Amino acid sequence: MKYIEIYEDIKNKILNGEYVAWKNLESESVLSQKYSVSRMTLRQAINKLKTEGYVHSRQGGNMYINPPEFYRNKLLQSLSEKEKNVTSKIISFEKILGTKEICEIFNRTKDSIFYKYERIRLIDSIPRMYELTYIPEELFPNFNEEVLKGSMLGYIEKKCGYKISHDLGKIQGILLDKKLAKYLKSKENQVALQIEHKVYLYKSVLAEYTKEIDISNTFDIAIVR
Amino acid sequence: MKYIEIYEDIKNKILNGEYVAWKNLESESVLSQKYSVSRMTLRQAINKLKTEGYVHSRQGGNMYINPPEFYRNKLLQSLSEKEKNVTSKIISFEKILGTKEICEIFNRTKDSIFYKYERIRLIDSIPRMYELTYIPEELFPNFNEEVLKGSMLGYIEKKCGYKISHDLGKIQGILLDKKLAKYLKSKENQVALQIEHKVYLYKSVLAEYTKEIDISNTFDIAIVR
DNA sequence: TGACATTTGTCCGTATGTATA
DNA sequence: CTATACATACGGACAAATGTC
Repeated sequence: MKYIEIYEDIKNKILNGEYVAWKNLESESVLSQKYSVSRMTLRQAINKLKTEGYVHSRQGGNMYINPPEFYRNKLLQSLSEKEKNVTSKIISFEKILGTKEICEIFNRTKDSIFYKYERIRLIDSIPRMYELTYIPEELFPNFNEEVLKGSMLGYIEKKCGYKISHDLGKIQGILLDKKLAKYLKSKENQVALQIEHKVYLYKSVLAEYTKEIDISNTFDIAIVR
Repeated sequence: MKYIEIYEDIKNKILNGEYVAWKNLESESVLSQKYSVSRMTLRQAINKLKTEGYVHSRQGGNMYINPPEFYRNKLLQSLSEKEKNVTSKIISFEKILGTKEICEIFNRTKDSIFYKYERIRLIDSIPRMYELTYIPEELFPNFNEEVLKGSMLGYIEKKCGYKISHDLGKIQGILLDKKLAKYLKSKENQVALQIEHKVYLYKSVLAEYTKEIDISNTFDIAIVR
């Protein structure tokens, strides 16, 4: 897939500073010659860069490189992709019979089996978020505690070969209770963000339901027109 | 622009229930014949529908209609587009000399003039959010209090003819202070969401800076892969 | 202010690749 | 294995907006 390679190449040049924020990109015709592809193929790469917030353009004008705050922090991006030195501390891990509520969320029959786990995610060894996750056993028959050391999104896509279609998020402010405060080494009644994720595969099959409590109390998001 | 018309047509059919969620769409070749356009043009319409979360597809499979929770609630969408019966109560409206902080946010010289206003946004006459907004006078020379009855985003795009490029959002949980609690007819120390918006035009010119306090304490977001 | 070259946006037709069912 | 459907790629043409002279 040529356009993906071009997309990756330009993206990397933006990330490592070869292309500088606010400056303009070469024109489409120049770039298409440089990469030896048709203009339409190049435009596909540009399109992907645009929807992910790396560049922007306007009819008649040039294409411009966006600064980092325009493309950092996407919802459907694991913590380990956003931050370095991410480690996990597993609090619980069980195979359970789904409660009525969980079965309804996953749109599955009453006797469905789920994996349920809780973990603390640390950045530079400092607790950053608490995570409670449910996944259906049927989709992940070989799931085990070992996976929890890394990224769940990576496991779904790379190890299992599933393709993620959507992530539905719900963000709310909450006050830490005693249990959470202890886990996150913070104080009771501290304000934090709770982010619910519903990660869907093709045909809207729910693959993962996660509730995160983030003590950084900040969620950045960029929307591109 | 043919593809925009096709996009609008399909979008409307999804919104009014002619196309039912979870069901599949006609194939690209059928649709392109139906609308009498080339397949590439149709794909442009489909692409827009996809990035906005209305449909999803997979190579070799069919295209499927998404349920409402996949496409509702985008950041760069005014409250009046999300909800019906939105009214505004203006608390303050002034023309000010920008403080150091505001001038820095807008990347403007120290003696720049800004409009500053506060308003309460009500849904069905019930207070929903408090809003504090700054806009540079230079970009909006004809700005006046009348505009505040409606949507600021609509004013920027429709009345002024500017094109919005990005919205950078920062979401945080906060506790209502006495003043906010009074305005929002709520209680002090109630948890709410604070959403900062930075609305950019082409070439990354900051057009609007807004701080919203939303007592619904919920922000939904859908991300499409 | 106005004319012009440049650049991105839109559209078409065709061909081939590849995953799905 | 086969037919179907979406994905990728090419090349050409014109429209529309921008920036410049």
